[in-house]
Amino acid sequence: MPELPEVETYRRYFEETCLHQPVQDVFVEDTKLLTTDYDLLVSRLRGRQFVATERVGKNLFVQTDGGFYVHFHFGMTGDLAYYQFEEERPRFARIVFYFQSGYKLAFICPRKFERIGIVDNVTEYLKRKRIAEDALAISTATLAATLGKKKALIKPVLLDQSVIAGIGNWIVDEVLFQARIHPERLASSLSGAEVRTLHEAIQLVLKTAITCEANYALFPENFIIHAREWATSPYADVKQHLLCPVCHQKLQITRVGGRTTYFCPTDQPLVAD
DNA sequence: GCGCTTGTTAAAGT
DNA sequence: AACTTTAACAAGCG
Repeated sequence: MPELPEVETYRRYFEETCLHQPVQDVFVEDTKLLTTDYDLLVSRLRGRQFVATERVGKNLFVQTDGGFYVHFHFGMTGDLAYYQFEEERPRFARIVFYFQSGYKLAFICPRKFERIGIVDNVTEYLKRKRIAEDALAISTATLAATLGKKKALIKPVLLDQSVIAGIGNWIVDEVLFQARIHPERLASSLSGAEVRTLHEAIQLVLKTAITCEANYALFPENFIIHAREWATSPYADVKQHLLCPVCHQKLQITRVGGRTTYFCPTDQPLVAD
């Protein structure tokens, strides 16, 4: 779930709550969640304040007054919660930052796929992890140049963080639907016009999602994402009636690149590559 | 209680 | 050799 819009929402939340107050201590339930040695993390953070935030793709970097950063990756289910009293502590708060003010920031990690660690140089980190330009910053020309070299299917290519950073499995289906491009098109087969349409769809979907603070229920009616909400509803038979919000034909639910994929075979035809 | 889900990456395949 | 594909990872939830 934490794709670019969620992480951007978390970034803003962090900025509104956690800046300019000294850290007193850090609780870590399981050191598997850390990419930095626990003792080092605590000794470097104690007494420090967070001063700024940066996001690239699904990665959040929080700058400290010591010049270094704390890197957050939210995995598949990560979340943040700022609170004052212990009884407000959310479930799965497996990492907690204790501020001297008495307030706390919980890094909620239900499935332990989340990660936190100290990063001294963000640029170096992004290069080492091969994280490409942020999906909101990448130019059409750069996207076109990269896609032109890719022999794989367009959906897995867009999910590849070394191609474009921030797109996850729900957003990619929405982007391809809005661009009317079949998820199994060969990336390199897209025409210039199609790449431009795709680029516009990426901007549209991400900006819409951020405006809605990643609350999918608030997305416009012509977004395909609502089908997922139906599909995960307790009414199993609803699955048989998932219709395209544009043409009202039956949607197709398959697997592409190993991930569950929703698309409209009518509006997103598989043209010959 | 089994199967599905999410993002990333190591390993396997071409 | 370099690119692409697949499976494993953890664990909650329906």
